[in-house]
Amino acid sequence: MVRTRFAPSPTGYLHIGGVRTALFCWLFARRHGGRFVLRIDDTDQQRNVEEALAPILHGLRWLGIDWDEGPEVGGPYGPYYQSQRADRYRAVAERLLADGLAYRDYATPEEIQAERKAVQQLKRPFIYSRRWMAETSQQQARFEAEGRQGVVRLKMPREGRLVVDDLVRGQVEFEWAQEQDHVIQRADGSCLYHLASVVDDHEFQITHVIRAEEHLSNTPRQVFIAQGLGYELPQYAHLPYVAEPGSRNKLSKRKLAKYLKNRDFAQRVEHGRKIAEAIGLKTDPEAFNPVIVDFYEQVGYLPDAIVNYLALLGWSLDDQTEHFTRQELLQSFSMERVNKAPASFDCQKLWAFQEHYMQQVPDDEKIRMVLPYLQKAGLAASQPPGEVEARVARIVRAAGDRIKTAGDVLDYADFFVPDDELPYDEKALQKRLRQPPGAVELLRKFQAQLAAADAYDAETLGKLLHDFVENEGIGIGQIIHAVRVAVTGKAVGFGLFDTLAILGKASCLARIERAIRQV
RNA sequence: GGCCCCGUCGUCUAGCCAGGUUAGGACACAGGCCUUUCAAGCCUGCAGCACGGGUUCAAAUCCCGUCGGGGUCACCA
Repeated sequence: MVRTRFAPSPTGYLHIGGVRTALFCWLFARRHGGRFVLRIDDTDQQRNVEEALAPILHGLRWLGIDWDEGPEVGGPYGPYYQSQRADRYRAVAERLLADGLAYRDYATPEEIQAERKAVQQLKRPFIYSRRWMAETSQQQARFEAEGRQGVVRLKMPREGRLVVDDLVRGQVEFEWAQEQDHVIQRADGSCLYHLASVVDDHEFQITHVIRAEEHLSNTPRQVFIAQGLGYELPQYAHLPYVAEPGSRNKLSKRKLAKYLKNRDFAQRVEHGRKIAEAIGLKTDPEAFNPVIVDFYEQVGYLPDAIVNYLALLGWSLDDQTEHFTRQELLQSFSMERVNKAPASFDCQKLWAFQEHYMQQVPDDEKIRMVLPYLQKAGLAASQPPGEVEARVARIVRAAGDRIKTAGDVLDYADFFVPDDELPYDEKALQKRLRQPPGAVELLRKFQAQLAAADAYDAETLGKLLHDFVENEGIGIGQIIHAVRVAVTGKAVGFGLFDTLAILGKASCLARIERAIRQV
């Protein structure tokens, strides 16, 4: 039975690279009919764990990455919080001590630091002298009499090699002598990550440790612990990390300002920011940042688009297939086809997936997705009760694939503002109403036609305008743009006849009237 | 600096292990078609094997070296 785990530390946000790792773990487990476990690595957490964990759990659920065991769902190997497993780690540390694989060490951090510096000046790799190592109780007593506090360190081998068989990178070799005597337990008895991680992976019966590449160099010390304890080693798979747009550096939420210099990146952030502002969300980089998964939910992206994009960031099936349903992903994912090199995060490509998946969403589903944005923007209230939904439905149909994220419905806010509050785009007004000679007169005439129309559906209005064009002997462009600007305030939008029909006669007449006064 | 990893269009990638392809696809970009503006759609184009040596009839692919990039070196995870 394959068992994988994703082990986030409660940081308060879900990093895009983190989810990619989680996705691969999830995909791999499910692909092999196994189980996906969520473990919380909070060995060093002072802050409120629940609060810092909530966005992470929420983000995973939003993307449909569900866990078989872990927080909120429990499971046979719990607890799944490392902070609740401290006694197990301590017991294991005792065993390591008893077996001579670890030792108590009484060096102060300053003393270690001094050794390190001295060795560095000789340009030699640092290996701790073990000068404050205490292997007997007499030695311990002596150091403690000096008022020293002991930590527990791993007693790493000083010769030989380790070969790690990595599912992604193949055989990776390490020299044992290069490894440090890492601290596994503090003086206060609390244990550190490496110990905890190895113990839990074993106790949770994790068969495949799938994690980011930055853990590759941690592997020897973990193997040392596992072997010392007689554990069966898991298979390792070290995924390349997700890199910055246009570089090979690790993607970081703190470098947003730098990424904004990338045109594509800036474009997507700007798109999202407008939506977020319209619905009253914070848009500072801590809260609103494309490196954090929340961003996409807030703007109204589709989980499927993100999952598909992320799956292809470091993995591919072949030279052709781009679009995968969950089912297809689950059937075709394999570790053999994971790339070794880091992949740059490209939000424009993610956007392309978003467009694609949005086009697949049925209208009624889109309507459901879009409504909350109008409500949060305070636009839904301006309509009589019950009429909002109907109007939204018509807009969604008319806009078609122009609505690329749920938040894009706000591009049609002008359908929800009162006629006498409609804002006009100054440039559009200039170009379509003020500048062209006779534009206002034509508009006036057309307004009269509209007023006389007895049916007010798109088809009738289309015919009406075409007849008008013919009777006046003008080009269609001479009137159509002017009407659009007059009724929506903008130069762009979906089909004009749909626009007029949705607005309704009274609004159209009032808006044209008001537009003429603006000229 | 030590150790480890990585290197195919601007980006994601296929091809590499089992040498022979006009080096394929996608995003982006440019141009065109369609058109009622904007999207969408369709067509076309641009663009890549980090470099240098070998081995071979033949190298993106195998070997060696160089260069470049990155990760990691905590009483963080």
